[in-house]
Amino acid sequence: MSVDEASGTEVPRRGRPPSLTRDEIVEAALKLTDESSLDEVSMRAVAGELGVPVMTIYNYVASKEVLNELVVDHVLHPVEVPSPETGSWDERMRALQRAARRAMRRHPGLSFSRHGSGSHEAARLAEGAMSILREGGFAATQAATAFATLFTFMLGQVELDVLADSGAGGEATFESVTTGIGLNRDQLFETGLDAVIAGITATMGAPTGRG
Amino acid sequence: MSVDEASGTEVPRRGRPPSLTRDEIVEAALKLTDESSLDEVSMRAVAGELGVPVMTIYNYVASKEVLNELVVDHVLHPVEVPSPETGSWDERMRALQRAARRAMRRHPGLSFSRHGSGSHEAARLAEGAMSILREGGFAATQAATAFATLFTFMLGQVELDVLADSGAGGEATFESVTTGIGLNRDQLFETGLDAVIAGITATMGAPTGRG
DNA sequence: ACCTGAACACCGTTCAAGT
DNA sequence: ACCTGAACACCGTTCAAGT
Repeated sequence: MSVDEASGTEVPRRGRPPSLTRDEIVEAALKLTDESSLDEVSMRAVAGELGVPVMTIYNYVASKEVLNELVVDHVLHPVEVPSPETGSWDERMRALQRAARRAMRRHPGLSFSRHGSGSHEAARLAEGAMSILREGGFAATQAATAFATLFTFMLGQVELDVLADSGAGGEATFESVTTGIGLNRDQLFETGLDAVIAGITATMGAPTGRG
Repeated sequence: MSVDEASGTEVPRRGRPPSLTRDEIVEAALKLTDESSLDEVSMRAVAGELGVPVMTIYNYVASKEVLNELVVDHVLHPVEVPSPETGSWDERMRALQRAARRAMRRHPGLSFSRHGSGSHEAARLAEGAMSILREGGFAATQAATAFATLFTFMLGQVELDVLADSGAGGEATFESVTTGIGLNRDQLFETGLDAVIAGITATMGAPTGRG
């Protein structure tokens, strides 16, 4: 029943038609991720979710590692890089960071640094951040340095969200120190981001006004 | 041959004396970690390194997860919180961040956010950082917010080091953007830390001078 | 007290045989 | 082309039996 999209006529294909799509597999993996964490999602569980034998998955996805990256790509895909007309470089950067964090935060079982190191969508956002800085008037070296600082902050923030959401380290590390302070994680993110952007502006010679 | 440390006389013990110590186990795990990564180190491999059957390890360490935390504790143990006499709050904070990063960076197979969420040593350093801020004159809320920002930066930096060292994501995310810039990772860390501290000073009302 | 072989309930993935 | 059962080489951990 395959239909050629250009001609609209049926096109003969050899062998069986696909019974699944990559997207179905990714969405099944993401659903299971939200019930625990991506590391704990097994290929067998994904297959079970879709009602197929494990090995069927391997017709669509080369390995668990590739599946991990596809899941991160899927989550990051809707995040948009704010266009130049939307404001000054720091406003655009704030919007980008907020959007990326929000996307990741919806899926606490996902760790960017664990699963997304090869993500194409992450690369797209990184390039978007660089564009924002360059269009904001940063010279190449300053832009790269500023990017590294912002990326570091973002990465740490997402990891921290995961740590906090998992309930681990509650007694030990972070929560013990910030508990009792009347700030939630979103406020801490905004205040921290303000500080980082102010620091970049002060130390890396950012121009003022819109880019 | 057990000797009571107080009396100096021999003390009878029941059953077999220990054939291992926790420290030997942790060091074996760390050695194997440096050859790949802690996640890839199996309990069987640790036992093999020590020349004992797997199950012997479980007489000393309750689980792999506990072993992971002990390894992080071991690595963080030598990191000192700079005393008040060593300088102003920002100098002390820089020294602490540098020392902690250096310790983690010696063992790229280790991820703080993956393995150290329950680390007591990490908690000690977090408390040290809070003390530095409080002694530097930050009010409680400001200190907690500043701490969260610095901790986030640090966490991201360590994750970034791991990403960069693993060679993963080289094409995709970070390296592509900062490659070709004449800055190495240590310089990026220092410059980023400068920016974060400047930003905290500017936005969170840090006093000047030594604490 | 401490040691340890056998076994359990899992993994990701290869391979070969099916249609 | 796509599907899939069986098997391989692993895991962490429980349990029971040893000294």
